[in-house]
Amino acid sequence: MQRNTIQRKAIQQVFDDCEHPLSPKEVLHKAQITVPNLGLATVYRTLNGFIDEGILTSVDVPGEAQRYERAGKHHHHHFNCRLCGRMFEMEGCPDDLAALVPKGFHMEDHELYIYGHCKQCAGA
Amino acid sequence: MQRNTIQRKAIQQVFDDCEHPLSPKEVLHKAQITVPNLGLATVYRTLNGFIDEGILTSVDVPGEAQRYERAGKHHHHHFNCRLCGRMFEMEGCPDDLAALVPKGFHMEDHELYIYGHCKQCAGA
DNA sequence: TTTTTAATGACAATGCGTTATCATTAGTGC
DNA sequence: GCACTAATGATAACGCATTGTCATTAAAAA
Repeated sequence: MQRNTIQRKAIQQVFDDCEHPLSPKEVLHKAQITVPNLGLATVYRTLNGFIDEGILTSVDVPGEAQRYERAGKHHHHHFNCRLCGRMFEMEGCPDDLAALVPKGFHMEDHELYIYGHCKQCAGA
Repeated sequence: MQRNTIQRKAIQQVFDDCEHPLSPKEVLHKAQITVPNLGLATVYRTLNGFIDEGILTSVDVPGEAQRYERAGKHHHHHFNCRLCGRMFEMEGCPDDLAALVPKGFHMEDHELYIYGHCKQCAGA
């Protein structure tokens, strides 16, 4: 039987309040605001549970640890700010990807990462 | 003083003979054909040396270990085969990337990964 | 409220990529 | 060929993210 613990609710809330992908440690720190003695193991257990339930999906970032975000969002890609390290979402995706795929190859998925400066950092 | 050892030459040769990015282990196995008792530590040392000399660049793959390829190549992206795990190069890149970047954001770089089945795996 | 047992928290343990150590080997200049 | 010393190979050690262990806690059912 699935129990609705305060830890589980707190972690759920973190993702409801946040639009961008979070690392397990970010989740831990944000959830610890409401559940101070939350443990990292619980975060991992809960994240994996949410993945299995289809509530979350994982985001693989090149050269970084796994991040997580709410599942079922519209197809999107990520913008990584080199100055503040935050990750933002971008709507849509390039429409001429198929043209890049070599003949005979079969494309299933794609991931696109854009790096640069976010609005706040670029505008300073 | 820099010494031109057979290990170094073998590793150099591996990259000269290979068009796609290689993981340290792949480098080890390929170089061991010519230098059978080559050690993994030497591969890492040599890879880092080549990076410093500008002979190689590293390729960050989401969720995988670092790979390496010859530096100074034409701009390209990578295709990752989900069946055999090999990585291939694709010429060119999407030309409407700037349209995705949110207003006020500044784009510096981008990385694109396409996942699927390579020619051999898809054709079987 | 009491019982049951899933979930938690603290921390040990694992896995994997990478780096450090150090005695030994082998380029390089003489 | 010889001396010098950078590079090697074997392996231990490290860093880090992630998972396992287990006594304890607290949801949920009775």
